[in-house]
Amino acid sequence: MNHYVPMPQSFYEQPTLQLAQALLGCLLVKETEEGVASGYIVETEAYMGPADRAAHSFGNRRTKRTEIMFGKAGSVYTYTMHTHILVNVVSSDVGSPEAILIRAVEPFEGTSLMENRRPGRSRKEWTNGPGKLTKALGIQMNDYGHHFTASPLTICEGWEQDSFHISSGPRIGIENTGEARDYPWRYWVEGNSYLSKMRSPTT
DNA sequence: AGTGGGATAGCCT
DNA sequence: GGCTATCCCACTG
Repeated sequence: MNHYVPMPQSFYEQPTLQLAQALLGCLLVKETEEGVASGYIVETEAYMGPADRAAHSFGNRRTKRTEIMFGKAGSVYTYTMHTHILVNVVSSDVGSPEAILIRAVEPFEGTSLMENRRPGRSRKEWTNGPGKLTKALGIQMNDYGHHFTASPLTICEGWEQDSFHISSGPRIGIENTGEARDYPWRYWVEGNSYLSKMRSPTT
């Protein structure tokens, strides 16, 4: 029985851009009363804190919502966007509000649960976007403020880091944020078929 | 490309 | 209490 091994605290204490890449291939695991669902992280986006116009914490904006971004690396930052919930990994030192958005995962365990939570969708459509994967895995707003080293929401060892290639490019959904829009702070597992939709090649 | 959806939080009265 | 923005999604055509 090969069981889930949560990444240690030290894993989360590497620099944000490095952590955003290190998270690729890790398993995102959510336990609920219905059972366990998990998927391999295949796409992430870094948000670089006070200097990043696209980040919620731009200009050190500190509110009830962003408060956790100022907390310990490895904390869970959930956020609602209309009907959708997005999940982020807090990074950097306490007081330095940086975070990484998990944009897509590849289903692993609990696929029948995911299917029930994403009725009528093809397998690919279960988790190939930040709002979709939270629904498929059962991630809720009450996961806010927990830590990824402890149940019910954990990040665990997954694929070997040398078993895939990492690509990077501009982030998504932040068209109106000035020069920050072009920073290549989105990372993904090259060629994976569960990535979120790629937009605007615009060469 | 445009747009409706309908969940928060923040910021103003 | 009302307005507005938000690190999206799915549906139109």
